[in-house]
Amino acid sequence: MDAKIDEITPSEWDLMRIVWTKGEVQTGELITLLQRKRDWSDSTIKTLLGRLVKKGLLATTKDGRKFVYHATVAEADAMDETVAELFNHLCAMKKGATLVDLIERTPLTQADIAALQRVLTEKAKTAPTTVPCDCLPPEPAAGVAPAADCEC
Amino acid sequence: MDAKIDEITPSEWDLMRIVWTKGEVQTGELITLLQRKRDWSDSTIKTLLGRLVKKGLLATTKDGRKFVYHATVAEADAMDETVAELFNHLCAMKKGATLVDLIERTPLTQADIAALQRVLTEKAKTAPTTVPCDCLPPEPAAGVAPAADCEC
DNA sequence: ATTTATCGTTGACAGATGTAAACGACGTGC
DNA sequence: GCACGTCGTTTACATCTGTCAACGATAAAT
Repeated sequence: MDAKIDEITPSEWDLMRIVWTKGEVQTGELITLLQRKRDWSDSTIKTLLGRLVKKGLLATTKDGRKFVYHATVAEADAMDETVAELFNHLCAMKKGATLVDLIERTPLTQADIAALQRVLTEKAKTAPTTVPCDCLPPEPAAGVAPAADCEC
Repeated sequence: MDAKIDEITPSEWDLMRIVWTKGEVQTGELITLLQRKRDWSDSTIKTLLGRLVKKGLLATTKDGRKFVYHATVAEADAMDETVAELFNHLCAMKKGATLVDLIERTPLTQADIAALQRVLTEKAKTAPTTVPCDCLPPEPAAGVAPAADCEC
């Protein structure tokens, strides 16, 4: 059973980030760390932990009789999947503008910027001049205009 | 009362995209269009419409006694907000890599790429060499090392 | 061995979301 | 005028999420 990466709720992200960063954590440590940021009761955190295990995003190893939690998916994969999933819901025609906005707001390192520029340069070689809007489902009609009526 | 842009559910995005694209729609037309893509009953769509109005994301104007729906927020704003919101949950240190992945997967036009390159060039002028991980809450301790133990 | 601090598991409950049937009001065609 | 289709509203219900209290088991401390 693979974990469904794209079903991480906002609250769960908070837990996962700690697990990913520390590699392994025990309940107590996790609770201590999380409560510095979130005003959650111990119970709440334990419930979230349980749900994450049930979802297959966390696995446990026994250290004596305590559990040690560790992630079953890589943080980078989870991030990529989640972000890609969100982008699927958006108008294809406007993704470029959204990316511009996103990059403007996101703190990036020189290395990040260099990597992005490399990818863009590569992409420019085969990029089209237009990407059509995909917000309206295709009409089943036969001889009608495809989707040119989209002003999106 | 402003609409809470970042509370658009996946299903609601499908409706909103049609409204944004057409500018204005009546229930019937919207149902017809949506059912080409989604296997939803009329009722389901009407429920979603009602909820979107309640959330303040759609407003109505009466055309005779029918309602004409139109969005109260711009699609670009909704996209920007939603994506930015998601990024807030992610490790600051890994956002760059995520953006690389995202850009690789996203179809972009030559113009989009050019715009992105412009932004990046500008950003490069003041970009730092590192962006620290912000996954672990700050320790309350006084004389301890800040956050250098983060291997994220 | 007895108390105490920890842990993992259960059960709960309100609110959000996905999905849909049913009802009542109104305008239109015949 | 009456039947019919269209609309908006109400009600319903299962599942998911956010939050927690309470319980029972076990390990550590005394």
